Amino acid sequence: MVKRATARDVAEQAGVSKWTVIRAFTPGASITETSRAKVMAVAEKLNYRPNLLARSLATNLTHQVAVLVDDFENPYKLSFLERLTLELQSEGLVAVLININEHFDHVHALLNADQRQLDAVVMCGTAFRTEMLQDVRLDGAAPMFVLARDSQIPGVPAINCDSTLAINELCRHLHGKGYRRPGFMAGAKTLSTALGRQRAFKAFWQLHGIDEVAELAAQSYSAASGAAAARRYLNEVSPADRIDVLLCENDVLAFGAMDVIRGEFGLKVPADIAVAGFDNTLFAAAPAYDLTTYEQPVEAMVKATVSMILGREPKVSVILPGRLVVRGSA
Amino acid sequence: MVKRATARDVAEQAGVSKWTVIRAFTPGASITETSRAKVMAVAEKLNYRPNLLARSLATNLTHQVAVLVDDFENPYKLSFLERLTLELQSEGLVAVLININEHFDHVHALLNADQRQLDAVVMCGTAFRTEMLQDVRLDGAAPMFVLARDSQIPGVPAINCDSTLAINELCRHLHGKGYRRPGFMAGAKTLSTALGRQRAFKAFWQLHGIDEVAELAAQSYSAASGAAAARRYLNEVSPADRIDVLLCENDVLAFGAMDVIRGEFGLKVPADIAVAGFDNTLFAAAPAYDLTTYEQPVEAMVKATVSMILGREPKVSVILPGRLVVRGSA
DNA sequence: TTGTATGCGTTATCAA
DNA sequence: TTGATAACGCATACAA
Repeated sequence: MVKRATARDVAEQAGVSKWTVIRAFTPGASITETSRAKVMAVAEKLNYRPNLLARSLATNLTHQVAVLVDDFENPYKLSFLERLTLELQSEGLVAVLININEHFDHVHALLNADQRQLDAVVMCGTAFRTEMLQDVRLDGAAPMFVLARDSQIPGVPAINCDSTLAINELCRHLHGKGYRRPGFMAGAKTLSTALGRQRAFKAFWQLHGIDEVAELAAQSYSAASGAAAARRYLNEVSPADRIDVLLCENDVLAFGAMDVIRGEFGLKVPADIAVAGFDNTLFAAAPAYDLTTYEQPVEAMVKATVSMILGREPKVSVILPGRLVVRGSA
Repeated sequence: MVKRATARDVAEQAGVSKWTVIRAFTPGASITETSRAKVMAVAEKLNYRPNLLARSLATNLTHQVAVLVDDFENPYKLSFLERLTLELQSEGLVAVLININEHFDHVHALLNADQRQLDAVVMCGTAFRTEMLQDVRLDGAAPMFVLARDSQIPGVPAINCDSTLAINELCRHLHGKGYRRPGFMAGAKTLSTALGRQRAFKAFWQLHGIDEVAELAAQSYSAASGAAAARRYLNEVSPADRIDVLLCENDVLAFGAMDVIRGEFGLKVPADIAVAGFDNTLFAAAPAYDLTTYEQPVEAMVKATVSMILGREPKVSVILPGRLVVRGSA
């Protein structure tokens, strides 16, 4: 194994001090063109490149950002991951991907990110409970950000889609289509985002003179849970009393619900029950589902997050408007 | 902003030298229990945790692994990402996720990983051309691994699914079901993996006395490409001459193909044309597709990769058997 | 077992 | 503009 060349190696061969070598690689440093050229020639020859690790130790900046993800089953996380890595890389940063699970929780991740001196922590749609933070002491720790979820943590900005606006736009569309017996399928009950959406949903219909809103509760944000919740509802409620439109908190839930509505109960979407989702994931556009849904402003959200990380924008919570995507399912 | 406590801070308060502090945090170091306890108490009080960055500089080990991904649209990459991060984390390693795209190619990524002193580089299913490596000089660089793809790079082990075996198992199943007019849909023509699969497909049917094999070429590995390829084929070939079974190189291609077969041509799957895929992605199990496919041994592949990274296994290419998943589509 | 000196490869600061 | 000294926080090797 060949050792990597260091600034000192270059300095020796170039006949200058190692600090001159450093300067040659420091944009805007005061150095003569002759020196720089001499250094660069030797550097090229020795294949020298600055050691970013050593630089980080000296500057207290790793240019690495922890990205916490806890549910890889949700395809919409992929779009966030893609945009986020892209945006970070274009700014010279890099994402350290941390998988949150039973064996490795948020506290683990935060401590780890702290010990590795990462510059920032982005919780990418992770289910986070404020209590988890109580026993952790992050003194000079990196700034945290909650992406695609509301933050209940004081001092931690949330960058989120305006879900109230979203729900209202969705509902206005559904109401305009003539649906009058609405149902809402929520995923995890505990999350504030979920509660907010459900509240906004009920408020809309109430405002339009409809007090009866069916609530289907799924256990989690998976197609199977969505299917189970739909199955339970359709079994319990007589056909005459059924909803005529179902808004799911999530595309994936909607897929599961549609599978059951059509496949197990032989009902038509949207004729018998219209279905709408949230996220506009890849498969929402597939003819098999053709799902009416709401798209989160992924790019804007990610850009906002990265701007805050870089300190270009104040670190405050931001709510951005998304986009209604009308398709055949509702 | 509070400064983080260092070993020296702890040493001063504990009345020992900083090396004793280091020892307290070094498993198996020779230190008395009293010293360790004293150190730990102060450490706890000061909230001291070793700076992994400084440790890395001293040990030449970052415990970070670059994971290169170039196509976030393919859901099966998610399963690899999930398993890989999981496995790495359980070994004290962490994944640095690098998004390969037009603005940030493999060479960029490799240089970046090198400068950051990452311990290993895993190319996770990325489309890589050997020529790209020609002008890069990675002297003391980290070992590279190609996951879920064949490696044409000398000295770079590939950890892959046995696609010949896979194709044979799939074909045996299809043949057993009675299909005799087979078609194969390939994604990118340039990839060796793709060529290998197609060759194995043709070889199987030839061996069973069938020389006529339709070849549908998709432009890329997306549902839209799969749809376009299927559309082109169905438009060109008269109903009497049509294939009765289509094996797609990829689940996503299969989804696109099914959408067109059923939605645009009103044909039944599998009655008119059976369809099979490859990868067993999340949606393959969805009733809307119910796709017969082949599952890559993700966990085994990832474990093998991590073992090599850790030096527990010799760094050689490995081919692992997957699992046929029979569903309703074929 | 404990303390000391030295090194990892860079950056920051000051002097020349 | 250049060289030198110190510092970043820890690990290794050696001496006490």
